[in-house]
Amino acid sequence: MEKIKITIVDDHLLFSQSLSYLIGTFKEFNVIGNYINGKEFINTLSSDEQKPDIVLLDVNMPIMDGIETMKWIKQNHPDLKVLALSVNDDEATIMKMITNGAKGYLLKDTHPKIFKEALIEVYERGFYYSEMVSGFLINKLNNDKKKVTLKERELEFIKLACTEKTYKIIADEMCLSPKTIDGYRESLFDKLEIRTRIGLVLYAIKNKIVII
Amino acid sequence: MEKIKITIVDDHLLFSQSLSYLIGTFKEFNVIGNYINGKEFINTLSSDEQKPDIVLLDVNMPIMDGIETMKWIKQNHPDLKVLALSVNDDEATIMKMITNGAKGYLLKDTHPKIFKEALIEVYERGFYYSEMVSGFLINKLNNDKKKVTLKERELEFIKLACTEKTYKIIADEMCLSPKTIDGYRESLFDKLEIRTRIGLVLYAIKNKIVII
DNA sequence: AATAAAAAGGGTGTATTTCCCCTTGTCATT
DNA sequence: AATGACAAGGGGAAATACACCCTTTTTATT
Repeated sequence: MEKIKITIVDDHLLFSQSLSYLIGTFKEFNVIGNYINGKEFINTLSSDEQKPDIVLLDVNMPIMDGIETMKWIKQNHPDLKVLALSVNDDEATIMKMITNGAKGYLLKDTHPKIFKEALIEVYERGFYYSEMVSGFLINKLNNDKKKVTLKERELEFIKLACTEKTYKIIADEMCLSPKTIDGYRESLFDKLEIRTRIGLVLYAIKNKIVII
Repeated sequence: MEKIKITIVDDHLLFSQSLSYLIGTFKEFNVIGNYINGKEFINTLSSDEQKPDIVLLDVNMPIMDGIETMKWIKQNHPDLKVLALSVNDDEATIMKMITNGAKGYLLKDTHPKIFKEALIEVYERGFYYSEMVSGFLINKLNNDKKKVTLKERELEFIKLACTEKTYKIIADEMCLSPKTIDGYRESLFDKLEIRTRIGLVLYAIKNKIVII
């Protein structure tokens, strides 16, 4: 019997190599490649090596992370079945992976038995959505309207607000009048239901608008 | 030949089980236990089951994390050889683990070959310090004097400063006069070399004084 | 007992932030 | 041509935050 070909993309060598051994114990599967970031992986896709049936894709990686990789795959190999694998359980990240075409999203504290089931489901049905992911999907359908979307210029402002610069200096750097900055701030306070710059900083960090 | 007994403590089941398979390929070692947090593990130490020769201890875990576990081990089983294993490469965490008696600290992106060498070193020499850890150790010896230590009351203040509360309200909650809060703030600004409350928030988050 | 440190509280003044309400110009839609 | 949404800019006032320099009380140290 032809085995199902799996490629692992994860910067944690110890994990990906170990996982290969675990998958080695599943008779239906075979690991054909290990890569430490998205860049390494997509380089091989462009060449004419054999393609995997399933890609196990980590989200947090240096150089080219899971989300970027997923976007590239959506553009260039939309047929590729990708199962995201991460320690990260925040809704925004999961949604980004799913909306960019990941066929499933597993946390690394998943039991190996569930993991194997997910692999089989992804191969046979084309997708595997855990309860957590399904929950988020439903939640998204209901609450999407009230989720705020920030404009480019607003994001720029928020990033600067997360520093010790005064609004006056921020205005300078954005080539706007301090009064315009006042407007940005007030509109954001309103949209995000906050009252102070501290609130803005906390929001920005929670939502990964700034990385600290 | 008697194999060296290893126990893995890590909440990421997929990782710990996979790692067991990897270790299974090393003829010198044998995994005798897997636990998903420190609590689970130390419970078995108290009973009279066989003790492992080496404990692979994750740092970030729910319920009872690596640092707490390490502290407990230092108190109750100081002879136990613990090798910390984490994705976390920040100096403060590493130092906490080492000063609480960990015999080494490996990142999860370590190559399996290095990992095996570390296991052997820990078993035979009693410790394994990677270049990164050694670097931090030396750095610590030189720069320890200028690292600030915050008092209980200051930490309390910082946590409240990381909210949208005004200093006046913070003073109320801490049962201090607003003027005293002024003092706290100024002394912290001075010590931390910052100039605004935003700086304080950023510092607090970077140094995990507040979890957001 | 003397000294020295923290810790708590204070006065005064300036800078910055926040709030509310307003104008102008642009651009797309109908 | 009218409407409305939106970005940019503004006036003025009040609240909050920041800076600098000071006193008193408590606590620990010698």
